[in-house]
Amino acid sequence: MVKPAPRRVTIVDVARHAQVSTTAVSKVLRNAYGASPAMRAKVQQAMTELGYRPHAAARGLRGQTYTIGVMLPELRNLFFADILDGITAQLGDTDYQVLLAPGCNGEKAEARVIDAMIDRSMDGLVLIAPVSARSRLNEVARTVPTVVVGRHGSSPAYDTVTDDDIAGAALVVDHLVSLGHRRIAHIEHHETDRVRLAEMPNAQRARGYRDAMIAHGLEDEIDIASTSYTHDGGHLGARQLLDRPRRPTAIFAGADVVALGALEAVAEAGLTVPGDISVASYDNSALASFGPISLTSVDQDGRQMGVDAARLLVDRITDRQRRTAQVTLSPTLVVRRTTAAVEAAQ
Amino acid sequence: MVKPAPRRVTIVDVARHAQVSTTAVSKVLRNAYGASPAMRAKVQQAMTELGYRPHAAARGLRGQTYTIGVMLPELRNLFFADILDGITAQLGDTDYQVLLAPGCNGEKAEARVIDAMIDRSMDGLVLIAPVSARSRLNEVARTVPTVVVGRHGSSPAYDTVTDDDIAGAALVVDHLVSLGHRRIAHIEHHETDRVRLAEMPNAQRARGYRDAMIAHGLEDEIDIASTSYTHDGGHLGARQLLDRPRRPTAIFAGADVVALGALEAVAEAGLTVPGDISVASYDNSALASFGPISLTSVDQDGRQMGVDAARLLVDRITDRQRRTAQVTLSPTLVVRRTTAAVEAAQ
DNA sequence: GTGAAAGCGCTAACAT
DNA sequence: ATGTTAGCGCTTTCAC
Repeated sequence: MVKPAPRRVTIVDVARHAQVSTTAVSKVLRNAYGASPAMRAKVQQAMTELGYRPHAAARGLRGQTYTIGVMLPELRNLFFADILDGITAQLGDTDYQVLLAPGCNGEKAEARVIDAMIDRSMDGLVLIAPVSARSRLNEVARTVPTVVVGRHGSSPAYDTVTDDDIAGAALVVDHLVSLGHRRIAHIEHHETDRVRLAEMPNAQRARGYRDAMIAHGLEDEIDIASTSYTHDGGHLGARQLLDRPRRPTAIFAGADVVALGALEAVAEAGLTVPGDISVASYDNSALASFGPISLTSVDQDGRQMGVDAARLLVDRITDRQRRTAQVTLSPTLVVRRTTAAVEAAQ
Repeated sequence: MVKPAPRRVTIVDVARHAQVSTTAVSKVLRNAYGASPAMRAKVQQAMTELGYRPHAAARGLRGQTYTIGVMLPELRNLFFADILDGITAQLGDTDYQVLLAPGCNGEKAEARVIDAMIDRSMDGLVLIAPVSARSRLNEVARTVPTVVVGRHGSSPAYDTVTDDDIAGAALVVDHLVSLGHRRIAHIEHHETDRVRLAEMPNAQRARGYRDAMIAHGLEDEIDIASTSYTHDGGHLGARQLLDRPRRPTAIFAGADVVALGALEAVAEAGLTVPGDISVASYDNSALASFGPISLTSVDQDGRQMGVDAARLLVDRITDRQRRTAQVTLSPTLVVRRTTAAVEAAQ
C-alpha cells in the first residue's frame, strides 16, 4: 500500500560523509575524550546534514540506552501523575527519555513489568509504591540502578523517596482534635503481609493515626474500618463506621478516593458534611481541591518526590558504588470545607 | 556498596547447556520452523534451568523487540486510561509489552517522544490524539506500524480508531431539545489550524453541535464560547455565556473537565444546576459519574477503542501491506442530574 | 588525537 | 532438521 521508509541513517553514513572513522563519530556522540574541536565540528555538521539520530537500542548493547523506566501501580491515581511530572521535569535537561510501564497491580504483574524493563536494558528504574518482596527489590537494584518511591524502610541496594506518612496522619488527627473532635475514625487499606505492614504507606498512615490518637489520650476512641484504598472501599468503610452504636464525628480516610466513597455513603445516610460529620483524607489530589468537593487533605508534594527520585537515580547511574540515600519529605495539611468544629455536629 | 548481579544468561549459555547450536535456541524462542519436538523440549528445559530471559533490545537489532509504544498527550485525562486498559487487555495474551511515553503536549514534545520510540525500535506505535501534522504522521507510519486514535480523517499509511464526535454532539443537543431547551450554548476548544479543524475531536464536536442546532431549526440560537478544554477554559467560557444579554438555558461543554469549570462559574453566579441552567458534557469520565457531580455526559467506550487499536496494530505488524482501516465507534449519552426540563428554569 | 577491529545478544541467510 | 556464519548499530579496547 505504502512504500517503506528509506533505510535509517547510521553512524557509518555519518562517518563516510564526514570523511572520518566511525570511532570518531561515536566519540562526538558521547562527548568522549579524544576528538579535536575541528573533528567535532565536522562530525556534527554531517549529523545535522544527514538528519542522523542515534539508535538507542543499539547503543544499549554496549553502553547506555538513555532510557529511564518508571513503574506505576495505577494510572488513575492522579498523585502518581505529579510524581511523574517531577521526574520528567528533572530529566528534561538530560539526554534521558522516560518510558512508563502501565498498570501493574499485584506482585506477579509487577514482576513481569520489571523484567520487561530490564530486558529492554533501561539505564535506571523508578519503582513507585512497588508491592514486591524486599529481596526481589534488592535483586532488581543489583541488576540496574533503582530508586523506590513511596515505600518506607532502607536498603543497601536502592535509594528511597518517601513521604512521612506517620507525620501526615498526625496532622489530620491534630487538626480534628483542635476542632473538638474525639470520636475520630479511620478507614485503612487492609494489609496482612508483615513486611508491607512496616513499609507500605497505607500501613504507616494507620500507625500514624493510632499513635496520634494515643498522644492525645484518645486511645479508647481508636476505631478503624479495614477495607481498601478505593472508592468502594471508602463507601463500605464509611457505612460500617456510621452503623456503630457511637457514631464517629470525624472520619480520616487514607486516600482521597476513599474519602469520595465515604462522602457518598454519608450522603446516602442522610447526613451532611461537615455539619454532621467531618471527613479528611490523604493525597490532596485534583479531586480534593475541586470546588464542590473541597476536601481537607494531606498534601504530599508528589512533584518534589519525583524530582528527588530522578536526581538520586541519575546520581546512582553515575556512581553505582555510592551509599544509598533515603529522602523523606514532610507533608502539609490543606484545610478545606469538609472539616469543621465538632459543636456543629452536636 | 553492593556486589553487582552476575552476568546475564544469554542464548550462548542456553545452547551450551542444552548441547545444541544458538540457532536452535533462537528457533525455539521464536517458535520458528525447523526444530524437532525433542530439541524443543531440550532447549526449553535448559532455558528454565538457567532462568534465561531473551534480551529484547538485542533481538530488536535484527528482528522484533516485542514492544508497543503508546503516546498519550496527558496522563491526567482519565479517558486515556480507559483506552490504555483496552490496549493492554487485548495485548495481554501476546508477547508484546506496552510502554508509555508520558505527557507530550505540543507538537514539538510530541515529535521528540515519537522519535524516542522509533529510536528504541518499537514494533508498533499507538498515537492517542496526536497534534502533529498529517504529513509527519504519514512519515512515522512509513517507518513503523502505527495506529492513530481519536483523530478523524483517513490515511494510506496508518489505521485509525475514532469516536463519532459529530453524532455525540448531536446526542447532547437532541437530549436538551427534547427537554424543551432552545438557547443551548457550547464551550469549545479554540482551534485555528485548518487540518486540525477537520481532524481533531474538539472541532468535530463543535461542528456536530452546529449541525444539530441547524437540524432542529435553532440556527439563530447557536452560541459558542471559544476557550480551551481545561477546567479554567470551562470557567471562563461559562462566565462569558452567563454574561450574555439572553443567557442560555443549557450549556454543552466539550469535555467533562470543561463542565466542572463551568459548574463552578455557574455556582459563583448564584445559579443552580439544573434548576437555572442545564449542563452536559463529553467523555463520561470518572468525574462525571461521581455522585455529587453526576454529570450528563457522552460516553465514548475508551476501552473498546483501545481494544480495536491494539488489534489493528498487531494486524499491521503481521502484514504491513494490508490496506488501512478506519474504525468509528458510536457514542451514547448518559443522562444524569445536571440536565432537566427547561420549564424548571423559567 | 585518530582509526582498525572485536564484540554486545540475537536473527537470518545459507550451507549441510 | 541442524549448524555455520555474517551481520544489526553502536561502543570499546588497543594499536598507531
